[in-house]
Amino acid sequence: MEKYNPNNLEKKWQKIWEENDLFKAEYSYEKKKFYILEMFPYTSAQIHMGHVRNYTIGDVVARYKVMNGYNILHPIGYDAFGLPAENAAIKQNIHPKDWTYKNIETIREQLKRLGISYCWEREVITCDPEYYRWNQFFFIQFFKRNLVYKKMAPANWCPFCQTVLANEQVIDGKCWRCGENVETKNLEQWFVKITDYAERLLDFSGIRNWPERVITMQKNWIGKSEGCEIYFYIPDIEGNLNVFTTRADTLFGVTYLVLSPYHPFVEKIKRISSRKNEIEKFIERMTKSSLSVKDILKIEKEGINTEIFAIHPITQERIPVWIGNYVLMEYGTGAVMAVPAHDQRDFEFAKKYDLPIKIVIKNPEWKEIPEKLEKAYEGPGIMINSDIFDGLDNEKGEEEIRKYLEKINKGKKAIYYKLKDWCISRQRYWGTPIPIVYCQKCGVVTEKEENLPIELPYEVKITGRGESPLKYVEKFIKCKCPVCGNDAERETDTMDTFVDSSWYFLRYASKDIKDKPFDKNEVNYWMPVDQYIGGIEHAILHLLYSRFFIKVLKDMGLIDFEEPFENLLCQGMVIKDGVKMSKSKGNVVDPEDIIKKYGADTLRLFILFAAPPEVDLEWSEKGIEGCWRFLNRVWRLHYEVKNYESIETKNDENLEFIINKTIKGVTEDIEKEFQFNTAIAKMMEFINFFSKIINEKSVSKKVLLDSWKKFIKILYPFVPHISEELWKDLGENKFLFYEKWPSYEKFEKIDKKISIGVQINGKLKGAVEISQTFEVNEILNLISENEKFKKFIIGKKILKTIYVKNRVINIVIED
RNA sequence: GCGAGGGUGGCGGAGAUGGCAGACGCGCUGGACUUAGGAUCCAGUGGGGAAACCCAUGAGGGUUCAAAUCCCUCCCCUCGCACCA
Repeated sequence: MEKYNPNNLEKKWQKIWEENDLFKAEYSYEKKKFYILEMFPYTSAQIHMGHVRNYTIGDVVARYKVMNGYNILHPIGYDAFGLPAENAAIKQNIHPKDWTYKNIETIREQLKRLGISYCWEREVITCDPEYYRWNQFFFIQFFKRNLVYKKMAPANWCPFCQTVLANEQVIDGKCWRCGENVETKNLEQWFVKITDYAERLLDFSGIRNWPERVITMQKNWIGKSEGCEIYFYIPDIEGNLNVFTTRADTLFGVTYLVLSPYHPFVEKIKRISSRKNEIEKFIERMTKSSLSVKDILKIEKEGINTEIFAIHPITQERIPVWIGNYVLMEYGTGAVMAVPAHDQRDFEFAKKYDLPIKIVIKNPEWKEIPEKLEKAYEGPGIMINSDIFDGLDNEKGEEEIRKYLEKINKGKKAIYYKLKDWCISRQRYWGTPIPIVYCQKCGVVTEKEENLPIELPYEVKITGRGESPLKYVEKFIKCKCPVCGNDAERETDTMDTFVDSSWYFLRYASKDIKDKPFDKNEVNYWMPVDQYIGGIEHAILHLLYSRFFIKVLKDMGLIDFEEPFENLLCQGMVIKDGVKMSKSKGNVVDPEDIIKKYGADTLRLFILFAAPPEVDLEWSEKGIEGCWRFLNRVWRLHYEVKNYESIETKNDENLEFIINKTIKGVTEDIEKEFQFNTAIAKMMEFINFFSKIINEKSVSKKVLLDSWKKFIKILYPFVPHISEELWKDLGENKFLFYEKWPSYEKFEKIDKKISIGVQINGKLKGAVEISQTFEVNEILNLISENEKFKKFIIGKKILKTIYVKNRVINIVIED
């Protein structure tokens, strides 16, 4: 017997699989397709356990589906643009491109060493001009469709590094690199109108199976609220102040208005208010505070009375206008009507500044209207103190007041979303150049499609300081205007890398395509992705942007489907000592070390066995050893099978039953939410039984061998290398990849005797062996003759007997 | 505060439709084979008890012949969202 030596054996099979083009995907209308996709890795130095988990899960699904007759697309690529490449450039003095491609080499080798069944010839590398030219192409199409625009927008700015920072690079209001306080700086930036698609993005009906929490997170992110805009006339500035509210029914309870410190009216009010100086000071204090978002939540509500008045649209009362720090400029109109009686925030503010509180909705639980409220009443009720609307149910009142306002031209129905347009500008080098040209004569124009790609220049100085490094590359900037042909300048912003990942899965589906982003037929065949697998950290941005992209592409007529990912599985993190593996925690386990020691199959098996895919997985070296032992056991048993000589055949039927039961269990566990951990447990159970029976030599060689072959087949998707080795060692010459997943149809329980639980008054007292055909009274007879149970029943009246077939019998007796 | 998901041995985790709680693995205990074993094999392993038995699924109630599973009250943990008008 050879010793199980995974390292040689795994490399051998990986080579043979590759030479035989096993995993090459070909599109074919005869076969039902299955597109299995894992989120592609970012090209940092090497892969970590999180990747191993993600890709192993995908590989099991892919191999399992192939064996079940599907035509599989299982591709991989690299998310290759992004800031870390520039940081590496600064730190290690290496060009971002060289750094990235070097990493890709490493990662590719690591993925191959794991034995994942990828179709390598469809690899996508997003920093390849042949890929990102299509980002530019889409940008131009979006521009034509009026889906991109440029506007001033605040960006995080580090005054020391002289650079723009991404949100995640701002830590507690400070620059992650130098620790300087981060300021906001207004810059002209490019936006994509994702808000145009807010309604369609809220519709998840085209999605089959996504985790509920991901859908909820996206819904919250889009944050739709339906309400009413109301216009309050301000005589002093001869203009309307618009507020947004979802509670128009409380309009008669308005006792003041509040503006955000950033509201454009603040300037006007400052000019005419008698409290100009105080207001100025207040605004300065509120807008200068470089607090992080979390701190802002903790700070107390503060405000200042402008001493300016607005006119109530119905009562014509004079309503004081305040400026308050609790009103967000980014939401609604940046101004609210305050109804302290029915909104807790307004209530707190009113209490603090001693503003009037007017009750206009009667809580049904109130016997009479209270003199004073302890807190705002935000629930439903009957309207009071509301003139002609008195007595209405508040929900009805909301509608009535809105209609009335519309009639007198003082308001209108309005829908607001939290979702903001997608800022895709990055003042960075390592990204897709935005294909825009600035011409003195023609203005802002898009580059001609035939001039794409606009390639990133290799020669560039990356310092991490100042604006986009491209600003200093003259060769890049200088160009001809695509409209008039005169000298012009290029845009130097590059695109957010989420653009790259919004459609990469379409490119996979289009093999060897050169003259367009993808082939429509092939994409329509493979798409949508049948199973997408990745981390929960992409629950919102990547998945939302991809959904958006696909909808736009559909509207452009480029594709025929509405949703990119039908089924989504978010796998849990790999944790050690209770926390996520990370460099800073110093608890990282390198997959390469584990593979060297135990081989890829052991690593795969452990990662699948230790927990169900969607929950966090606690790393355990001992657990790895357990899996290593299991595979060694399989290995040894294999040689026992080969040398086996039967003594008797009494267990033939039994073994057939057990292998069929195992196949059924494993199949169902995979089909049902990918419960690989229990599937593996069932295979371990099989091995426990199998090794017992092989020691007894109580089955015929034929049945033994037959069961063993079936077992190797179901083992294959989990640990493909060892399975393939054993398979071939049995004299089989077809690859397991091309074998059919075994069926379990024709099996029934051979053993007619089973054991059922015996309960007296619901309490378990033991078990009896019965024949499956027994009727209740036969079982009852058996029990009343049994020494163990006799004493409970003798002399007692049996009130009732409940028999759950083949499981349990409960005898209810009088006490 | 709101929303979602959880709390089961020493540990990771199993437990369709309510029906023998703790599959499988780890760890631990004992034994076999061994010069030795951290290799392998066999047996045991929720707690209490000598035993008969009794007690156990976050806590407490309830429904039921029967509850980890269903209902109510509460506690704790994790993850989202968070002054969104």
